[in-house]
Amino acid sequence: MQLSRPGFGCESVGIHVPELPEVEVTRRELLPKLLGRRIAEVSTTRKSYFFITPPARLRRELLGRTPTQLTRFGKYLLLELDDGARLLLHLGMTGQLFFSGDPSVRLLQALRGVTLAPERQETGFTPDAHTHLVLSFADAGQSLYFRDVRKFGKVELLAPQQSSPRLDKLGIDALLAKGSDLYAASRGRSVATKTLLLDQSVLAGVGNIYADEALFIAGVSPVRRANRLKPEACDAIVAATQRVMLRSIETGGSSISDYVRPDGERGSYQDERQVYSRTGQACVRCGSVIKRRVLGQRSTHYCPKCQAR
DNA sequence: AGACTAACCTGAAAGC
DNA sequence: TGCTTTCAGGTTAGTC
Repeated sequence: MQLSRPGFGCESVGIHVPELPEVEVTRRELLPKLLGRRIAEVSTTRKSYFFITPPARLRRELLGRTPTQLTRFGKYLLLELDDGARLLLHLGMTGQLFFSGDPSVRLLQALRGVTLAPERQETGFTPDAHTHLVLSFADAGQSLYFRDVRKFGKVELLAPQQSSPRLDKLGIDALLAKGSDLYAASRGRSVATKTLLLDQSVLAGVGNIYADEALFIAGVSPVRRANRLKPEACDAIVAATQRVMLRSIETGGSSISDYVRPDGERGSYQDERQVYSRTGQACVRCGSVIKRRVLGQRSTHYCPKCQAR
């Protein structure tokens, strides 16, 4: 999704709804910055829909902990701590995770019209009302910020050995799946193929944008009933899903969910996007008009000719 | 169990 | 110009 920000000194700003690739790139970027650094200060906004674990408990129990690992399951991130507890993070739709000192932090400041005191301009970030969790580390005074305007994101602290229903019900990670996994899951399912792809208990990590792109590449109609899919179609869908996701990770273009390009250059995804949000435009393959319809409360974009079945 | 829908939330964009 | 409505989307909870 690309939003125009006329007030900013460049043409456009790429803002991505975080799906698997964005979460994975975020993980890779944050990993080396977080490991082995003790949490010296924790601040939060007040109790809200955003916090599965009450913020007061987060402030109390995260203090003094040291991250030992950062892993990803589907669109979830799991920050493992030195006492065996785990912090589960989900970016929802508008979640942004960033570390002080990142270029995007300063650009975010610019977007919001915030001017920092000179001594804070290099590494500082002033949390606003949408910055719900800040972990400040002992050395170098740097911090991890979790900002989320719409609060569809989630934070949950799991005690050592505590399981998470949210994680437990995830299906196989979309990057690790095989066509046979999708085929098996599609049996007995009369829902549209697009709906099945978005089901996190089937393939974890697929969101609306990549689902549309993958089905276009695979040449499968989004409305085709899942239980009518043949094994070959499932192979093609999974291969296409992985292709678009790996490509996105590889370019790192839109990378971190709030990634903002200083020169106004568009994120790579926008350039490679073939159907998503291209309603009414010509199909890049056959020239037909790209259609849009709503499936499972999600806008779905497809080429009626290339995806006839 | 599977299918379907409303709700959560905010800000940009469109409509009037 | 300014107010109102619509829309976007990941996930959960609730109903049928």
